[in-house]
Order: sequence, then C-alpha cells, then structure tokens
Amino acid sequence: MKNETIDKVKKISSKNIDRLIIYRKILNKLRKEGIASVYSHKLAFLSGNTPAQVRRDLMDIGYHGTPVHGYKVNELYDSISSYLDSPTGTHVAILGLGHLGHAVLDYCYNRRDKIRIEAAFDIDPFKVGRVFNGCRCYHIDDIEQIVRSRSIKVAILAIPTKDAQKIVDRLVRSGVKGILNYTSLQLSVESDVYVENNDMMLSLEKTIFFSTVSDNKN
Amino acid sequence: MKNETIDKVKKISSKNIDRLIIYRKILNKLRKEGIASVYSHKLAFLSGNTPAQVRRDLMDIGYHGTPVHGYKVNELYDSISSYLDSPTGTHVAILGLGHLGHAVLDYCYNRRDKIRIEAAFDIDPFKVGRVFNGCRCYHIDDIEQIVRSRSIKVAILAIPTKDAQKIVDRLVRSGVKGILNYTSLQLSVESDVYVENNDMMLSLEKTIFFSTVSDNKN
DNA sequence: AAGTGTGAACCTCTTCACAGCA
DNA sequence: TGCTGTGAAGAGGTTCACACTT
Repeated sequence: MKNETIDKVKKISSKNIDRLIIYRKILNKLRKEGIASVYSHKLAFLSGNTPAQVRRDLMDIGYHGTPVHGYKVNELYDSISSYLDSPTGTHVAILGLGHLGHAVLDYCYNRRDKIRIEAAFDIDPFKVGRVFNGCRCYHIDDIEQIVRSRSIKVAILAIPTKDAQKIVDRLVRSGVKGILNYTSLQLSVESDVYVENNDMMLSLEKTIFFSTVSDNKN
Repeated sequence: MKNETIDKVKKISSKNIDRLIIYRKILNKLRKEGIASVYSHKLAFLSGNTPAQVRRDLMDIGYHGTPVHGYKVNELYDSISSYLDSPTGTHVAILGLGHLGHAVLDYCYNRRDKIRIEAAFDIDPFKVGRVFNGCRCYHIDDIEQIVRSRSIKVAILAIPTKDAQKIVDRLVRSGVKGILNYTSLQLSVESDVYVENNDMMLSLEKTIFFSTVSDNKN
C-alpha cells in the first residue's frame, strides 16, 4: 500500500501526465466560471482530444463520473491534483536569473500552492542577496547549503549551457530529484533523477518543420 | 516528386523529428571536434536512445551508412538538415519582448542559418523602434504589414496569455503557418496551422510529478 | 569481426463499440 | 435517451534478430 508511486509508473505514461495537467488547467477555469459538471466530450473538445481518450485517462487515475452529470468539476479537479501533486508540496529552485530565469519566476511564482519557488541562484553580485517576486537570490557557491536546508527537490536550469553539467552534479549531490533543463546540453545524471528537456531551439526547429507540412497535428 | 512534404508526414512522427533534431545537434558538436564518422551505438549513447532506434530513424530519412565507417558525420549532418530545413530558410517573429521574449531572442539569434528572426513586436514605446540583438522591435499594430512584407511564416508567442488568441488570429490572417506558443492558452487555429505548445507551468508540473517516482525516464 | 538495413515480433497507446446505468 | 466504463481491435512506435557488407 505504500508503493502507490510504483503503481503510478506502471500505469501512466508521459503523455497521460501531459493530458492530466491540461485537464486540470481546464477544470480550474470551468470551476472559476461556476460550472459544476462536464461531460467527456466537452473536456475532449476543450483539450483537443477524443472523448474516449478523456474517459480512459480518468479511468486510469480511478475517478468515476456518472452518466447523468458526467464529471463533477470540483471533485475531478481535486482528484487529478491529489494524483499529480506531492501531498507535502514540492520545493523548487531556479538556477540563473537572466532573462529566462526571470521569465520562469514571473510565470510560476505562486501559481500553484503545492509548488514553492524557494530560492534562486546567480553569480551576479547585483542580484545576489536581493529578493525578486518574493524569492531570494543566493550565490551559486551556496547551492549545497541552501538546497539541503530548504529540502529543494526540483531545479529549473536557466544558466548558460557550458556551466550546466557541473551545476547539475552539485544539485544532484545535494538531493535534487528532478531537473527542468532549459539549456541545450544532454545532461547525464543517475537513473533516479528525472530530467525534462526543454530546449527552445529544438522547439523552434520542430515548429518550423511542421509548419511547412499542412494539416498535421503533433 | 513535388510532394516530398506529403511523404514526410506519412512516414515521420513528432518523436522522430525530436530525435533527428537531437542527432543533428550532436553531429554538429562532433563535426567541430573533427570527428569524421560515428557508429549507431555511439550516436545512441550520446542521444539516450538504442542503436536500433538510431538506425531506424536514419533509414527513415533515406541516409545510408556503411558497416566499416558507420555514418559520415558531415554527410549525415547535411542529410538531416536538408530533411528538416526549408530550402529557402524560414522567417520568424517574436511576439512580446518581456523577459521571455528576450530570452528566446538571445537564445535563437543566429544559431542556425536557415532560421532568421526577422522582427520582434511589443507595445512598450521604450522598446518599439529599437534594435535588440540585430532584431528590430515593431509596434504590435504593425503585425499585418510586417508579417506580410517580410514573409514571416513562424511566430513565437511570448505575450500575456489573455492577449494570445486575438494576436494569433491576426498572425494567421497575415500568413503565419506555425506558432510556438509559450502562453498557457489552448489556441484555436485553422487546421493548416501548426501549434507547438510549450507551457512552462506544465513542464514544471511534469518534472515534479516524475521526480517523485524513481527510475522512470520519460 | 563488427558494423548496417530491415522484416517481423513485440509492446504501447488510441479508438471503437457496446453493455450498463440513471 | 445519452452518458460512462471498458474489453477488444486497431494503429503506431520500438526492439529483436539476422542476412548482408567490407
């Protein structure tokens, strides 16, 4: 019964998670509009999937609707959240407060109460010691100490590519288990650390490729 | 013979393209290190795939190696490039020069000669008319005129989510065929326009989810 | 001997189609 | 009647295994 996390991996893939996150985003919107219930075909339309896909995804996380009302917006929102979120919340650090780091901070700060941006790191003496969006910037030399003492488990890499691997090694040694990698380096990490790559150049090249061929969705 | 683009879609999926872009990035590095040839197992190791996957991907784009030398780095680089790139190059615009827009501009400017960032757009009078990284910033009112006259086919959306849909409508009306969407809005577009979504919050939520379950890669 | 190229097997994900339900 | 839940079929993507090449 403790191995709920293992079961998750067994059943649910990366694409499933993407969709669940999107459903939650949509449900949050519906909730704010005061809509109480939603059918699979509506959720499918709003998220760009098929109704069968939506029903299957919700089945996979163990939520059940009813033929009469479909899915209760609030309940389903909570159900997806309890599936996705760590119950104790997750502490996150941003590495690098250049344009990209600031963009991420602006974008993610206080957007979700289970996610706390606990610290930012940079080497610029003008930034170190200051507080941005309620988030204090520390010197990169202090990674180990701050990451450990704040129980930071996820790091967002927004530093120059050339510095990435050695910073990652220090983060992982300090207990980080997930890395959102905005550099263009293929990172090497232990197999118990998850890396999500988000190379802007790759996204752009991909967009360009598919923009030249018509009527093709993902 | 003119319908090469259609054939592309038939055979090659989104994941294939991701991997080809990564192979190219690696080949570019090898090339600069003066390495002339590479075997599938090395390319597989460097990209985090299996050798069989690499061979299959290269087969799909019609490049052939030899058992003796494996693949010629330069030739393969060119072969992937001619597959991925529009032969005439692609003109790109960045919408929004906040932190994110600047980050994208810094990151993508002059990184690849078939990709030209032709224009940026903003509403801030302090930015409009100035040149950043060799890229001129125009007022958002001028989208239609500039996009048409510069033959801009791909747009990077780095504006606030609330403004996204109406800007997209204007871009599409002006001839844009691909959108790299950094807002968190699910855009609605004609089916001949490709949208690549890159929601930072989704990436972060996904990283957090997988960081809590061990030994799971993508 | 040590690679590549590839048909076929395998595995994963998506959609169909229909039973069951209120 | 019109929905959900789901076994089964279908599509799509990956890996195996081996013939072929030099």
